[in-house]
Amino acid sequence: MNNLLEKLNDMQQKAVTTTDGPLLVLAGAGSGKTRVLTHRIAYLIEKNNVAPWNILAITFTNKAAKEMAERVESLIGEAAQDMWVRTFHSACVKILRRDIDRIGYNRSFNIIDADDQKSLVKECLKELRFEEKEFPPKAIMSEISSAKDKLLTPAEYKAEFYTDFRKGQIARIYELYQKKLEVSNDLDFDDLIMLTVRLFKEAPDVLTYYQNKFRYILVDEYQDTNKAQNELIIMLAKEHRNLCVVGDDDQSIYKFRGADITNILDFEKAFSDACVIRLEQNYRSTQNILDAANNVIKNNSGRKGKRLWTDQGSGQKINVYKAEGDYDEAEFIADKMNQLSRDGYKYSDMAVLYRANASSRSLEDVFMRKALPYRVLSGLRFYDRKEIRDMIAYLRLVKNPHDDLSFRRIINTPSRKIGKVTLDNLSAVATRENTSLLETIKNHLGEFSDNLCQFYNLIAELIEDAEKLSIDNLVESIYEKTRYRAFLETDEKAQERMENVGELISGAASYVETSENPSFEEYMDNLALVSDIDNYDEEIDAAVLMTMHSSKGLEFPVVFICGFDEGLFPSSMSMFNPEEVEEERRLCYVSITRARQLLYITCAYRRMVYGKTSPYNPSRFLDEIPASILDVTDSRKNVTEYTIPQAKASTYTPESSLFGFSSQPSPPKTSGEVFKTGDSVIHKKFGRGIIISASPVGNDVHYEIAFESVGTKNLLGLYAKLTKDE
DNA sequence: CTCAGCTAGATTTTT
DNA sequence: TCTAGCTGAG
Repeated sequence: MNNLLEKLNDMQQKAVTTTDGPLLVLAGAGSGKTRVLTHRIAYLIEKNNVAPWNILAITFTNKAAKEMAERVESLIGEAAQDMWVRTFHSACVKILRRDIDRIGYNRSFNIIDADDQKSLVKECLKELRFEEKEFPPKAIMSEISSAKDKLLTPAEYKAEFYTDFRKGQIARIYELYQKKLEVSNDLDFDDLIMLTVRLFKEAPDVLTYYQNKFRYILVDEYQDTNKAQNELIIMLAKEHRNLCVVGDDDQSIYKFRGADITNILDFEKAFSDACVIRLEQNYRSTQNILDAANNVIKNNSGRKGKRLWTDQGSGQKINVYKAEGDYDEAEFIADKMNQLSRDGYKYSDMAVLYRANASSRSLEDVFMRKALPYRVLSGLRFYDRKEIRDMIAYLRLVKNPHDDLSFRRIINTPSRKIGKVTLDNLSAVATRENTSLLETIKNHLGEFSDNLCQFYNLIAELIEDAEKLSIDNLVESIYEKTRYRAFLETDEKAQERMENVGELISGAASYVETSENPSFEEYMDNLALVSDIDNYDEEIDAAVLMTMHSSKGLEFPVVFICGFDEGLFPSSMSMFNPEEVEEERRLCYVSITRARQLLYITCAYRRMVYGKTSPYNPSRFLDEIPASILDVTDSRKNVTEYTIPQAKASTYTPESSLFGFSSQPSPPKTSGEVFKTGDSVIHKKFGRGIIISASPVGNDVHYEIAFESVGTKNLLGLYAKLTKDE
């Protein structure tokens, strides 16, 4: 039993064994937070004999939930399966699917995403005759969302802001938006939380049931909770008060999405008897890296206060490179990476972090040219891709024929020659008869154009399919019968899109395979709530490019933070507002603490932004790191023997002279084998396939491969890790 | 209804 | 500079 505690330091042990009563664990970056959470759960079950079904563990991401469940299971075995380890949203869906009828909703509600929200807002604006210029849908969406985060109903929102004319207008939009959601039985993400809170308030017996069920509650990333989520947790914990929240106020970087840092700062006000434990020993980074982070973050006010330390030595200094321009900056990073690769690092040990996605451009240009293996953790997620959203819209319409949002989305995709005029007529009739668009066609078969009737027949056929086919076959059937595949095939550039649909189908197949009791509804819930199929395959040896935000929770032996300039970071959008600068500073703290061994920070004297080149100055955050732990290289010093070319920054590579290694790409890494057309090969992820074509590209080979399961894909030999199929 | 051509706007995004 | 999204001509 004690071996559960063996590998934990004193503070971690205390966090694990303080099982009863409210507990706030302030867990600094890299301080073993996940270890504490999982061991605490194991301790509760094994040592305190708490039943697994009496435990609720809440995370923000599916990935974190999955990881936590797996790690607990490896500690205590299958008993772990009876716990609730869920994201806020999926826990709420589960609660609502059981009891939402108690507050007048239908239990078979649909979950809509940001894209649908936007269409819905646009519809509302149109109906209210508001101009999109004056009320940008995006801004309205975030206003509605933040109202819901604060648990404000349209009426309460109206009452709170009755003096503000504009907000009064927005209240009308919000009101209509909410009405439309109710009519079509849709919930948006914020509703999932807000309505659960409402359910608990209006149906006290439901609340009591869950209060008694969840005798022990754990919340991860507590600094990211919004007001509604906090309220939800506090309500649930009220009875037994065994609430353990884990977080780091210094890592709160999602204010723009509603995260309320005061939840964690005021936890001790909400629970005056709360025990507070700080985890400050860091197991990830060198002391120099931690000192950099500590010195930056100490400039923020209103912190809980923490100072990270390690017993693993000071390590190298922080390397700073002041580049001439953005391409020079990218080349410096690429050349350093190649050098480190020769020194024995893998490319996958290295990450480049930037403030905004747009910054990946110059990096990608240079990396591509130098044939440096890299991957971008893109801004666009799998389920946000148009083709995927279209397929999902068909699925949703099949599941719920009254889903007008989905209807509108795909009525003319692929083109069925049904345009605005037809649609306006149809929707006028639908409004008059107070029914959905598809239902309206059904009720007037023959009266509308052939195109509409054909569409109705198509959906009717698919609904029949849904009853007899497994989900993956249903998706395939939709793909074929809607002629979506044919539609993509006409477009040469749609190769990737077809691959994406292929992934959707194989994802559905694996859901059917792995789920104990596959159901259409559960599959659709997963689609709505699972942000991304885990396409971050760590096996591939490639450097990773991503935003600072998406780096949270990850770690790399080598980290490059680029664009360390005033106006980029802190961003020009926030640099004049002290509160927002503090959030940027937290982002800086998060970024620095991703690094284990080596940290490189780069800035540039001038950059091209929005097509214009202008001068830049190093970020204020650079000044906050003590000079004694910096190792600065300046492209404008030390290179006096060279004249600095004024115009062509992209051809300027001072580092080749500075660091004594060439800017040539590293020698080609052999992929082991070269294949020829007709060869049968095995790919780790895609399975067996036949080489259709092989053409040399630089020092690599480009293959077109027909896979048995996922269709034809284009792959590069260096990354594909193909093996011969004997 | 469709598509070419133009204009305005351009952080970060766990669900 | 890039691109999403709108507008108007065919």
